[in-house]
Amino acid sequence: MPDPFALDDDPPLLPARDVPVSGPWLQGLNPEQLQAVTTTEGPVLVLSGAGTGKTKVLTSRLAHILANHKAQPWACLAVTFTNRSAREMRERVGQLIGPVADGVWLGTFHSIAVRILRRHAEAVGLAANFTILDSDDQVRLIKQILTDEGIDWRKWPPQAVLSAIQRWKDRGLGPDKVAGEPAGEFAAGRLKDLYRLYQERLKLLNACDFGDLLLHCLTLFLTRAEILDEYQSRFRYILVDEYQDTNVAQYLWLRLLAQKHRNICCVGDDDQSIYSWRGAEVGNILRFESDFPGAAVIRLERNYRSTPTILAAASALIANNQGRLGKTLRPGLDGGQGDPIRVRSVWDGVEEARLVAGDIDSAWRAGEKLSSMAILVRAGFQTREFEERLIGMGIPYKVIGGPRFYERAEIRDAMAYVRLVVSPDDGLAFERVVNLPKRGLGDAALQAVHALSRARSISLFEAARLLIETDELKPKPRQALAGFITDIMRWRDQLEALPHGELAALILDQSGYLDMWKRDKAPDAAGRVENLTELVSAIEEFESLQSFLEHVALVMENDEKAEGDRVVVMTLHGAKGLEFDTVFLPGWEEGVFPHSRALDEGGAKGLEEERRLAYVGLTRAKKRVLISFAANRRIYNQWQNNLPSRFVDELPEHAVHRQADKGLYAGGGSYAKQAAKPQPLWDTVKRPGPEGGFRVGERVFHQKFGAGSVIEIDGDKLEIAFDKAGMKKVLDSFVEKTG
DNA sequence: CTAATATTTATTTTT
DNA sequence: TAAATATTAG
Repeated sequence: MPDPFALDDDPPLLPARDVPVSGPWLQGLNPEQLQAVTTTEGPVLVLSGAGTGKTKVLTSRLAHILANHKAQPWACLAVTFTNRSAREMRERVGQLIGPVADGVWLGTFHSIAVRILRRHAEAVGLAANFTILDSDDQVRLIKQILTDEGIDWRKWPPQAVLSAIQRWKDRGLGPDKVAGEPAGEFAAGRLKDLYRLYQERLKLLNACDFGDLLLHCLTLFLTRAEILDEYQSRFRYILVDEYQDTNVAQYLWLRLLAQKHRNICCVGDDDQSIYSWRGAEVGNILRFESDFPGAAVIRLERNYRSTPTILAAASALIANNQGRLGKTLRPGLDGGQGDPIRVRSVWDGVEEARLVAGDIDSAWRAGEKLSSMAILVRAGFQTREFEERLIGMGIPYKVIGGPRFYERAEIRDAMAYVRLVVSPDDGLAFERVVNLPKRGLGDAALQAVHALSRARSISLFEAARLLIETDELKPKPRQALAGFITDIMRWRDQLEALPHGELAALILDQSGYLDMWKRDKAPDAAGRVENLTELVSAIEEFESLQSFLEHVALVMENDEKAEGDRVVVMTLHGAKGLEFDTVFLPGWEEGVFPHSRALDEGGAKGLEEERRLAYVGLTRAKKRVLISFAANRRIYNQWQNNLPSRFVDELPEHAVHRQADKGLYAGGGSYAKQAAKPQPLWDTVKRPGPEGGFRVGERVFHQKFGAGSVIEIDGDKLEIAFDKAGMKKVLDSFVEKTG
C-alpha cells in the first residue's frame, strides 16, 4: 500500500535502550507521564485519574513512537470510544509531529472494525458493501421476527429482546455460543432462537448492527488464522483510550491483536467506569496484569484540574468503593485549598432551580463566563426545572444530550430514501418510506408485497415491482405503488448523471417528503424542514452517497458545542471528559442519586457505579462545586419525600460547607449544625446589558414562547404577553423585534 | 386508510 | 405530567 507519509520502506527497529530522540512531545511531562510515554515496549497499563493528563500521555506516546521511527504510522493502532476523542487525538499528534500522524490507524473501535471487516466481509458471509443498521431498523427487524414467530411483541418488547442480544454480542457471544447461557423465561424461553433468527435475517439483508462489527471481526480472526496473523504482524504498537469502558468483545479483539508484539498500552481509570449497564467490564482493567504478565503499571495521580478541596472530597467519596485498583489524586496545581464544597438543602425542585439559577446569575453579573459553569444532573428529566428557571431569568443555556441530528425521524426518513436509491434491495429502508408521505398504501398492500417477497425470496422492492404488473392489488394502491417504484428507478438512473447533493434534494422534492413537512402546521415542522436542508448540504460535503451513508452509520455525532456563551445543562454521563470552573450537582437525594433503579437492578455493584458517577461529577470542577438536594420532589405527578443522598455523608466534613433552608431538617439533623451563613459566592457587579430599545406595545418574538407584545419594561427585563404562553418576564436579549 | 381517543409508562446511551 | 404508542371509530 503506497503511503505518501511513509518514513522508510522498512524501518529498522531501534534497540530498546537507544537514547530516544527528544522533541516537543516530551516537553512539560511530569515524571510519571514521561515514563508512560517512553515505556514503549511491552504491555503498559496507565491508571490515569481524573484530570491527570491522560490525553496528553496518549498523544505524546504516539508522537514519540513515530518520531523515533519505532514503527511506520500504519503499524500503529490507536482506538478510542468516541469520534470526538479520535479527532482530538489526531489533531494533537499532528500538532506535535506533523502529517506523519495521518497514516496511523486511529479511530473508534467501530470504525477500525469496519475498516477491517470491509476487506474480509466474505469470510463472515457478508458482501463488502454491507450496510450498518441504525437502532430503528433493528427494532423493526426484531418486531418482524417476533410476529413471524407468533410471539406477542407487546408482552415482550422488541427493545428488550434487542438489548438482550446486544449484551450477548458485547460479551463476544455469537448465536452458536450462547448454549451455556440461561434460557430465561423471556419470550417463553425462545430468546436464543430469536437471536439466531435475527442474525440470519441480517445476513440475508447483507447488514450488520453495531455489535456485529466487533463480533464479526472476532469470528474473522478466530476462523482465519492467516488474516489474524496479518493484522497481528501489522500492529506493532497499540494504544487504547478509556480502557475501563471496554466490553468483553472489545477486550478479546484487543487481546488477539496484541498477542504478537505485545506492545499494548491501555489508559483508563477504574473509578470512572460508568457504563457497565451497556456491557463495559471494569474487570478488563482490573485483570490487565494477569492477562499481560510483566505489564508495567503506571499511575498518574497528579491532578492539574481541581482544587485540593475538591480532590479531597472526590477521593474520600470514592474510597467507599471496594475492589479498586487504588489511586489517590494529588493536587498538582499551585494555589490555595480553594472554596469548600457547598451542600445545600432546599424545600423542592423548583426552589433548587431558583437557587442554582440565582447563583449562575450573580456569577454572570460578576463577570464569570456562562460557559465556565455547568449543571450536571443524574437523569434527563431533571433538566426541565432548570430550563424553565433559566429561561425565566433570561440566562442563555444549552441542554446537551437531546435527540441527535442523525436520529431525528425526518433525517432517518430522508436517509431511507437515499439508501433505497443507492441500494433498492434495502428492505428496511423500503418499509420505512413506501407510505411516507401517505400514498394510500396500507396493511393490505404491504402484506401482499411481503408475502411475495417471502415466497420468492426476493427483496421487497423486487416484489413490489412484480406485484404492480398483476391485478393482485386494488387499482388505487397499485397505482400508488407503481408511482413509488418508478420514482425510485428514475432517481437511480440519475445516480451517475447528477451531483449527489442535487440528487438528494431532487429526491426529497419529488417524493413529496419535503412538502409533507412544509404543509405540516405542527410547531416543530419548520425546524424539520431546516434539518432536511442541512442534511442536503451535509451530503454535498461527501464524495458520494455511499460514503455519506457510511459516515452517518459510524458517526452519530453528539458533539453539540454550545455556541456563544451559555451554561450547559447535561447528564453526568454526558459530562465525562469535560471540565468547568463551576459545577452544580443538584438532586443529591436517595432514589434520585443514587438512582433507585440502579440500586434495585445492580445491588451493591449498582451503588458503586452510582458512586463513580458522583466521583466523575465532582472531578469535572476546577474551582467550585455546589451540591444541592430537595426534601420534596415531584416525580410523575406524585410528590415524594426524599432523604439526602448517602453520598452527601461520604464527603469529608472539612471540605464541605453545609447550608440548610430555614426550618428544614430543624430537628437537629446534620444540616442544622451549620446555620445558613449568607455568604455571597461571587461579588455582584452590574453586567453591561445590551441596549434593547424596546417600546411598550411592540411586537416581539421569543425562541421558546413564540410571538407576543411588550407590556412593561423594567431595565433590561421585559414583561411580555405571549400569544400562546401567556404573561412572562424575560430578558430583552432573548427576544427579537418582529416585522 | 386516517384521525381521534385510550392506554401505558416512564435511568444513564461513547458507536 | 406528558410523551409515546395502541386501539378504535369513522
